[in-house]
Amino acid sequence: MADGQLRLLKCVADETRFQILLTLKKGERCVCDITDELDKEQSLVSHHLQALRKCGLIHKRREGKKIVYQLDPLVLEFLADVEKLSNKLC
Amino acid sequence: MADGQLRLLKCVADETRFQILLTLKKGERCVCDITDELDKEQSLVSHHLQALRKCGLIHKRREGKKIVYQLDPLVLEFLADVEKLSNKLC
DNA sequence: CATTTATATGAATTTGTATTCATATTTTGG
DNA sequence: CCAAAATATGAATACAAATTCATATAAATG
Repeated sequence: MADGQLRLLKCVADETRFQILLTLKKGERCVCDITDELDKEQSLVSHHLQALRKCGLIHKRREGKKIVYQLDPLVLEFLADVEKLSNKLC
Repeated sequence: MADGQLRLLKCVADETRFQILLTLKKGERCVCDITDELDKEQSLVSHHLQALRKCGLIHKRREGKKIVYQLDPLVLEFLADVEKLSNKLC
C-alpha cells in the first residue's frame, strides 16, 4: 500500500535522477543531451533513465537515431510540491 | 538551491523514516510507542527521529519522563501529494 | 539520593545502491 | 550491406547510509 509511495520516493531521492528530472522539466531531451548537460557518463545516465522509467516518471520515444525522454506531466506538480515544502521548512 | 529539496527527499525516502512519518500522521507519539508500533530497535528509531528532526519534518517536546514527537503540519500535505502521485502513476 | 525508566549517541558493521567499465544492441546514413 | 552513432545492459567495484551494539545522559520516582 504505502509500498509504491516508498518506491517512488526512493527513485526521486537520488542526486543524479533528481537532476535528470530537473533537466527534463525544461523540456524533452535525448540521452546525449542529458549526458552533456549533467556532465556524467553515458552509461550512468542510461541506468538512471531506466530506473525513472520503471517508476513511470518519464517516457521515451525514438526520434531518428536518438531516443528522446520526457517527463510525465504528473511529475511537474510533484516537483512543485517538493520545492514548496523545502522552501517552507526551517 | 535544489540542494535542500534533495536533502528533504532523501530524508523521507527511507523505509523506517517513512513509517515513522505515517505513524505520526495518526497523532503524536513518544519514542517507545513508535518503537513498539514499528517493532524496531529503540536506538534505530532514535537515530531516525534525529534525522527527521534535522530536516524540520518533526518536532519534539518533553512530557514527564517521555519525549513526544509530532509531525510538522506541512508534512501532512506533502504526504498527501506523494500518495496522490503514487496512485496516479501506472 | 539512588535507582529505574526513557531516550540519545558514537563507533563498528552490514547492506543497499550508485558508479564504472567493458561490451552488446539498434538504427541510420553512406 | 557496412560502419558509425546512439543507447542499453551486466557484472565488478566503490560508497553511502542503515542497522546494531554498547554505553551515555537525563529526568522522575520511591
